[in-house]
Amino acid sequence: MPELPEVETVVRGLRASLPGRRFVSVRLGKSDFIDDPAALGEHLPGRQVLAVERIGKFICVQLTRHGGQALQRSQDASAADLHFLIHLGMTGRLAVRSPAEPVAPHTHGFFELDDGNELRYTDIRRFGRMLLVTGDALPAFQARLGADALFVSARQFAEQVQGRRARIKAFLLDQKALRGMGNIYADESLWRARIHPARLAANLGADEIARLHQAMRQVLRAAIKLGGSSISDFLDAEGKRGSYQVRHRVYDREGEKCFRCGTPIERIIVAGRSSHFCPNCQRAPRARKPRKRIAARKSVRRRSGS
DNA sequence: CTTACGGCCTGGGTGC
DNA sequence: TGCACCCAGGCCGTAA
Repeated sequence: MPELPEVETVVRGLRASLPGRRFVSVRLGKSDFIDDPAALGEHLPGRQVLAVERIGKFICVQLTRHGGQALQRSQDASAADLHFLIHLGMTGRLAVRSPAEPVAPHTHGFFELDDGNELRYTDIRRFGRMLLVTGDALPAFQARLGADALFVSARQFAEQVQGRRARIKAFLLDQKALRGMGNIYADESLWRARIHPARLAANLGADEIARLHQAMRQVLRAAIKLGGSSISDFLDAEGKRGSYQVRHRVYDREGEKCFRCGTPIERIIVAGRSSHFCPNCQRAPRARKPRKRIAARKSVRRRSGS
């Protein structure tokens, strides 16, 4: 599932082929995950890609209708008058392909480019999102998200954490507080910092917050270096798998030994998400409402209204 | 106001 | 072999 390192990997891949290209046409299959499907066909063709950036877990394709002159050094994002934002959800893939190549199942978007290739969007579950944001509206869009997890300063991170009464895991996953983190890297960062996921953010000591900040940045940087984690079927813009999953210390390791102390890794639900941790290295907060352990066998669930 | 939680979307994998 | 169900991330409505 694409989180910050996976999205960064895709963005870097797209930078190899998209900047300078111009969209020619748009073809969509299922489009129920797109805010305004018609707008894509209406506004993308004719526009040129200035740059590809990452905004949290969004891929941001910066576009201009005034080609050529604006494109020498494309760092000038202010020249973009339109931003094509893509969120990969859980199973989204974005890649530049030749039209001659076979089309992967569940490919719902074909964005024809002026060099004869096409940008393809594939998404099995369609939990992804696509939207267009004008240059004017981009600051407001960014303002709804917190600081980027990769670049947030130690000081800003500490201020945010200390002001939160929610559990630290919930804080890490809250895109309005911190953008880019997801379940895998939240668990990995907490294990490295030796902090239990259910601890209340405001109760963390300064040393713990500093450890978490450092752990988070180390984990993210290492994952980017390895092209992200391919635990389900993440593929980068060239269709290659990442390899950070072999470095996971807790994620999806329930019952396996902690790499630090050998204690079996446990899994509980925190903030509505599976949370993996070492009960020895990451001590539970005292005297909170006990969290139910997840039973090994399936739990009974019934639908409402029955 | 902030936080917590259940439900919803979808379909591949799993376990019976 | 079939099939019910679990689960994932983000978002939204509702409740405290």
